[in-house]
Amino acid sequence: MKTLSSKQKKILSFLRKFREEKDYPPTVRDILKGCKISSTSVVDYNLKILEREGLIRRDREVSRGIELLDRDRRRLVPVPVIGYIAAGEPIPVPSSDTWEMEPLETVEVGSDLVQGKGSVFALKVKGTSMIDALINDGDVVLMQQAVTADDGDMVAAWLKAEEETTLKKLYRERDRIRLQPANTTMKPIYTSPDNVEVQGRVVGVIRQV
Amino acid sequence: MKTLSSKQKKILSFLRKFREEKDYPPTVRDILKGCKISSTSVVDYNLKILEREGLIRRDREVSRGIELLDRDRRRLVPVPVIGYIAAGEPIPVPSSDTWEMEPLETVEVGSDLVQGKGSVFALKVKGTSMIDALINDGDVVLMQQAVTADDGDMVAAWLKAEEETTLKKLYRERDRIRLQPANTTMKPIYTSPDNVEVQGRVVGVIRQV
DNA sequence: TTTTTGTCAGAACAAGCGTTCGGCACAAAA
DNA sequence: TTTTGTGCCGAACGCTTGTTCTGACAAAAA
Repeated sequence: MKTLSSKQKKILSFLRKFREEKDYPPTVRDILKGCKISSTSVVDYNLKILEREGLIRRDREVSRGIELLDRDRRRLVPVPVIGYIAAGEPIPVPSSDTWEMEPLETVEVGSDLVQGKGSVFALKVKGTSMIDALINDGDVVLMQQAVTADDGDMVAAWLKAEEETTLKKLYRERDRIRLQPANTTMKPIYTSPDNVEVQGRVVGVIRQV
Repeated sequence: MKTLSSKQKKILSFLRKFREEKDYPPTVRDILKGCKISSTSVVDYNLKILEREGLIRRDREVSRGIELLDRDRRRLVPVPVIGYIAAGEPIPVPSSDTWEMEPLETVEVGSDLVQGKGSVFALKVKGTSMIDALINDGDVVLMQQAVTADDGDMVAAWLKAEEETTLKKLYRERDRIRLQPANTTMKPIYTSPDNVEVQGRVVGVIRQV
């Protein structure tokens, strides 16, 4: 990519500034005034260069048909916090009804956190019972709905006998299930496959302090 | 606010769709075609209503001068991950040089996580030495540059004698400092004020699994 | 030197575009 | 019944705007 002339850099920054202020792109004549250029053909000339360099895209014959290509396309994905998670209660699995109802609140995360993971929901942690999974009271857990899990996945597991939900890494061993805390200083739980019901896969944890 | 006619709702959703696709607002005649309306004056008529209802803003006499007012103004804030944090090393405090250099990577967080906190940077945790702060290997810690801290703030503290960085809640007591782990089952560290150097305030933790 | 190349000025054209105006249909209110 | 208001249509006016053409000028290349 060739080096840009000062006029071209000025146009580029003007494009950004104009978009920020007005929320629509400028016309050729707006650029003329904004960059103190004396002819529309000069603007057109330099816009053609910027387009050739791949910095903008123009819709020909369309007023204000200028699109910045270097702008941030990454999205802010709203994730609904649909309930609480605490030991002693099953987690409120999202059903078609749940999606309709108003979430407690919403956390916004970068799309890289949830990309390609389908519908993701969130739960707020109540109490310190998940501390061995390095999750504290008030933390928000990003979950992906799932009933199965691979070995080593961090899952929300409902233990039928104990009537308890817990966040652990799940491993299958011969005829039992090992639930390993994320905190390596704490001991795993061993239980039978019949006693475990996977309620979701943990894809992230967010803590605001 | 009055209820909108079906034509007005159609226009509103068309405005959003058009912006999404083309990245600039439509003209009156674009709306005409897109909503199967038969006269530009009808479009103008309904746009005036939408403006009166506060749903859009129009720049008069300006082509494509339509601005959606209900659009999501929340921003995705890029936070540079400028280094690692591990016990045994001071954290790489961002200087004017550091801001220039390329970050290791970048995490995107919702602006609500860093709102009004000034410049925020991030560090990737190396090793499990922060486990008593409920922070595991690979977690990303959102930091706010600071040399002072209020009681109860979670801070990155450099312990001079121990030559170690640690993440703890800081409390001042008479003639000593108490560094309390976030994990209440673990014991606090007591040390002298001279031995502690606050390197930053923790504003959030993000874990991707 | 002459020729080429890159950049710019000014003017003009044609289509794009926001706006306005008169009129029509229909329903509710007077 | 007449009046008022809403929603719509078709056409026209006039400014806006992207594009193009001619020409100028300076620096680099021949």
